[in-house]
Amino acid sequence: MTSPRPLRADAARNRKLLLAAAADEFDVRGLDVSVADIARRAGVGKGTVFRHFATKDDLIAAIVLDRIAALTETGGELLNAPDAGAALLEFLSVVAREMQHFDLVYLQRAAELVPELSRAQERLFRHVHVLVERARSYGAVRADITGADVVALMCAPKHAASSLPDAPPDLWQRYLAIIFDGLRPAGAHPLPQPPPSSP
Amino acid sequence: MTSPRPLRADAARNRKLLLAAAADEFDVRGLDVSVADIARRAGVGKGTVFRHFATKDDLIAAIVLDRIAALTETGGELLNAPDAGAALLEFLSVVAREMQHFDLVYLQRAAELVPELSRAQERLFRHVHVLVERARSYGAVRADITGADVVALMCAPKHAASSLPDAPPDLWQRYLAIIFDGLRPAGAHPLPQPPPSSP
DNA sequence: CAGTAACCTGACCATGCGGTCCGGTTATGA
DNA sequence: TCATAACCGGACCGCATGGTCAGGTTACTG
Repeated sequence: MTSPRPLRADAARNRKLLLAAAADEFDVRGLDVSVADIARRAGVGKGTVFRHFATKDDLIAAIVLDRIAALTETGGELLNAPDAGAALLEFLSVVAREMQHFDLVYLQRAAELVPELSRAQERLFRHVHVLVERARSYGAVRADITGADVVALMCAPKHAASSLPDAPPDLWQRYLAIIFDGLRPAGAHPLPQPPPSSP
Repeated sequence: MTSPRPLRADAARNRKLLLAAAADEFDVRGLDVSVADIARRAGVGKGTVFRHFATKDDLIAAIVLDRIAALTETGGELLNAPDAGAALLEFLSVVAREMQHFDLVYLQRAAELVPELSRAQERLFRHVHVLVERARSYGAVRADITGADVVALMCAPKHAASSLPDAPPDLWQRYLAIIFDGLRPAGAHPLPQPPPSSP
């Protein structure tokens, strides 16, 4: 349905190069990088970009779509994990590690433009809801925490960490731990601390 | 020192109008609004903007500077509050309420451009450090929480809340409570919940 | 190996931006 | 009231960006 004819060899290659270059560039320099820069980085003419993606937003959407899909798969695998609390935490770790500059505010905007992205987003959020629901009845998070809450807080660790100028690259883990602690029932066992360097 | 001659009446009026219009516009539509739009909203020609602020960044800096100063004052008043934990929480509430689109990542960038802003930022952060230090020895936050942590997480509540499309305007309070809970020592008394509607 | 359609390229266009400037206007104070 | 300097406005400039297109190039097919 999607491909009445397979892509030509060079076209397929360029498409991959473009997606990789764009993903890199977006992560490092934000979504404002020019299409020309992306094309140059991919070793390709600017026109080629617009041959594969009708608009710059479509290019971004394609990348976001990939990541959303990957996260959705991860979420799906965790849906039946025995420890629902650990499953939710693991999921949030993957989200934080994967999501760079693509925080939710942009995702919302992009989803309005590309209906396919909107659907993918919905699938992901549905998984989050289930993960939260299970973690709740498991007693790992407070009773009043909803899926929407976790969605809203999903990108906070990375965002907070990146707002400090010279922070270690794994600082987000610290903030994820803090926020996850804030979701726990009162008096619950705290998060197992990351292994200390020295005994 | 700053004014060898007071501003002319119309000039002063236009300056205020511009600051107000710009602050509004930035909060609602983000920092990408064009200078022309701001001028139009203030009922003023575009040239007038650049007469008062040499560059768009200077305009933004002026607004941010105002807010930073206000927050610094608030922080100063709380430095000697009897309940250090409540003081820190109160401070974070004010920050979240005041800061709209001006999250830290932009603040950092702007501070690099305008040295005065950088100094103001430093003053504010110094207050945060003291507030955190006091809250720590007061037992309201964990021993390993630093001022930098709180600075990084300062804007998270508002940011998280604003990432949900149709959220109540006070949702950030909920996320501030969650994050602040995550800062508490293990097993500490949870945050006093917002007053329930029904007795 | 040839014919062809898919593909690539970079010059080109339209647009919107920050910032400049000069002719006209207005507040001010003597 | 009048002279003047401060101020205002909006046409204008240079530049960067997203997007288009004609013409040359290249991978597939028979």
